[in-house]
Parts: sequence; structure tokens; C-alpha cells
Amino acid sequence: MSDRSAAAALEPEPAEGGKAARILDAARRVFMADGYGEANMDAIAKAAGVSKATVYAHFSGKDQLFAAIIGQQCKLHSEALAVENFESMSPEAALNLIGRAFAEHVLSPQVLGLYRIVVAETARFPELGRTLYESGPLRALGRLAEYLQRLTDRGLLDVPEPHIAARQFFGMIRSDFYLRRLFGISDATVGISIEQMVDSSVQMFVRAYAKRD
Amino acid sequence: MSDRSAAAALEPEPAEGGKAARILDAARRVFMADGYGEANMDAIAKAAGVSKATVYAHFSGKDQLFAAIIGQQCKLHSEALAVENFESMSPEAALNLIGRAFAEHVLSPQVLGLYRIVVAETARFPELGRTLYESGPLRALGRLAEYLQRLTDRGLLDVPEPHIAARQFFGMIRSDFYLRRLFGISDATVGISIEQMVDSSVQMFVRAYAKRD
DNA sequence: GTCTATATACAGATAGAC
DNA sequence: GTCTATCTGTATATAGAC
Repeated sequence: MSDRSAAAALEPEPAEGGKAARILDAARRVFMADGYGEANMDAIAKAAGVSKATVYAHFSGKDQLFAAIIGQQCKLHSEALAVENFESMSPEAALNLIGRAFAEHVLSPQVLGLYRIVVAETARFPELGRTLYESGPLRALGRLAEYLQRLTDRGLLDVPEPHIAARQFFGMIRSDFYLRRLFGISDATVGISIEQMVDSSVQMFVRAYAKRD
Repeated sequence: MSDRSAAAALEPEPAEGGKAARILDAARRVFMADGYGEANMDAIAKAAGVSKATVYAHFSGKDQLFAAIIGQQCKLHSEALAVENFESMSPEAALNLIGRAFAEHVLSPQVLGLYRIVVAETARFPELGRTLYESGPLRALGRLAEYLQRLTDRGLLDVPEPHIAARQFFGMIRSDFYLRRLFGISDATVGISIEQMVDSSVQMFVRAYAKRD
């Protein structure tokens, strides 16, 4: 039965950093592999190379440990998708870069694992969903909306409602790749690549919001 | 501790139909409320108004019962989003109807609950994600792509790659409403309604894929 | 088929020695 | 702070009577 656990085979990681850091990292790996409900403190202690009592000496319980992990990951991922300077590029080229970076980030196994586990536990930890959403997608939306506003101000595009348009753009990029990957379905049966999807969506977006004369 | 269970207060439903059907329905409610890991057979038996042994007389175990529920729900929801006749309508009007029906369906609490629980358990039940995806989103995509192809054939739009365009359309409709709701975040802070999002996306879609002269 | 009562196992958390 | 050993609750699953 315990062999069904995806984290069952995790080796204790080599000693490095303090015990607290080791426990945090082990917990991250176990929670991501097994989910909150299936993860157990024995596995975390074993993966960290410490005893269970030591885990409890550093963290008051399973839920607090979980919340600590998610908060840590939110901070980590909010640093991603950093601002670049797109002002010297064509809108198409800039949106292509933005789209590809977005896709690469939100479809990565690390980020997907984080989302999957938080979605699963919204009932138990309602605040974590909000934290994750605000540290990730909401920031990306705000930045894209600002960029679209600047394009409009400069007369390069005509985007009357940048916040709606930003949602449309990222929505197209995610399309159903996101759902598929959340479900663990391979891209093989889609018929198109993510790069194709980004290219096509950028073209389509620019055509829809081209400046009219 | 057991009071934290969202299904703890579920009443036994009034006798109706056979025991097997009662158990299935009770299991559906408990699994949806608590998720697979937190749901327990005692709660299901209690909600069904039978003993735990009776549950096991009808279903071989928790996992098999869960799979039965999900399969049932997939069938149920695959009947939704039925085909209508859009041929006599303008593309805008038809896409508006399609978009609204899609949004209403995929953002409904029932469907979201189903998705949330399946996403959470992809590791344990990999085949359920595929079943759900194919019975829902994939069918909707296929039907929309067909419709877009017909519009192109009739010269009303110019959609060179209907399968990509269909993904773009539904992606825009979902946008981040989907993610927000999976996380249990209210729409209040979005600033726009789903209806606005659909209207805006239909306009934008039609402009991008308008026939060129 | 359906019940009550129970076997068995495992997980979260802690006691107490060092 | 860290360990070993253990307490305690609870969950899946079943035995055995009716």
C-alpha cells in the first residue's frame, strides 16, 4: 500500500544546510509527489534524513508545514516572468516573447505541480489559492495590460480594454494545453505544438487589435 | 476533527431507488464535498442511509466506487452542450450563444467540482483525467471546429485552421475565470463579468478571422 | 443483502532519554 | 535539538449473525 506512494522511493538528500531547510525541501518534494492527503510525516522525515520528532520540533504540524511550502513556492515563482524592455521591438515580436515565456512558465512541471496541489486543497486551505493566483497569473495580467496600454498610447495597436485583452491573450496561450497537463494527458494527441499555438495566437491577436484607419 | 469535513452534515437522503443507486448518489455528494482522500466510507454509508458493509456488498472498495462516480459524471456531462442549428444565424450571434453556453457549463459548480477532484487525483487515477477530458472539452472543441469550417466554406469567415481557432476561442472564454474558480476566488475582484468577456471575445474573434478582400 | 461489531493498519503527534 | 518508541484516533475492509 505504501508502495503506491509516488514519493516512496525518494532518497534522503545529502546533508546540506540546516535541518529546517532540509525538512522544508523534503516536504516540498513529498507534498508535490503525493499531494497533501497522501503525503505523510514519516515520508517527509525519511526524505529529510531526520526523525519525525525533529520535524515536529521545527514545524507545529502537517498543515503548517504545507502552508509554509506553498508560501515559499509562491514567492519563488512570483519572481519569474520578470519585466523586460519591449519598447524597441515590434508588437508581434514582443507578444511572441511574452507568450512563449508565459507558456514555458505555467506549463512547466514545477508550476503545474504547484497548481494541481493547491487546486486540490482549496477547501482545506482557501487562502492559498488566492495567494498563488495573486502572486502569479494576476501579476502577469497586470504587466501585459500595461504593455498593451503603452502600445495603444504609441499608436501601434488599438486595444480599448487592455485588461480584457490581456486575459484573452493568456487564455489563448493556455488554451487547453493547461487543462490537459493538469490531467496528465500528453501533448502527443493535440496535433499542434505550443510554439504553433503561440505564433498563431499572436498573429490572430494583432489582427484583431490592429489600428483601424 | 471530523467536523472539518464538508460532508459531515450531509443528511441521509430519503429512500428512493435501489440501494446501489442510493450509495452511488451519496458517494457522489461526499466525494465532491471532501475530495477522494478526505472522503471516508463511513460518511458515504451514513449519507446513503445504509451500513458500511452494505456499501462493500455493492462496490469492491473506495477506489472502485470513486471511479464509478467519475465515469457516471463524465457520461452525464458529455450530453451537455448539445448541438443546435446555427446555420441560420450570423456568426456573431452563434458564437455568442456557443460562448455563453460553454462558460455556463464549464464554470458551473458541479462541473468545476468534478474537474477539481479529478485534477487532484490524476496521480492515483491517471485514466480518469483522460476520460473526463475526452468526454467534455475535446468534444466541444471538435464541434466548434466543425462549425468554423462550415463558416469558412460558406464564405462568412476565413478560418484557415479551425482546430487552432476553436482552442483560441474557448481559451479566451475560460481566460482566468476558470483558474480563479478552481481556486475558489470570487469573481468580485475581476472587474468584468463573464458576459462581457464572452461579448468582447466574440467581437475580437470575428474581427481577427473576418474574410479579407 | 443487510446489519453490528471488529480486525488490521497506518498516520499525526508526543514522551522521555540523551 | 535530536533520537527511539509509543500513544491515540481513525480509516479501510471484513467476519459472522440474521
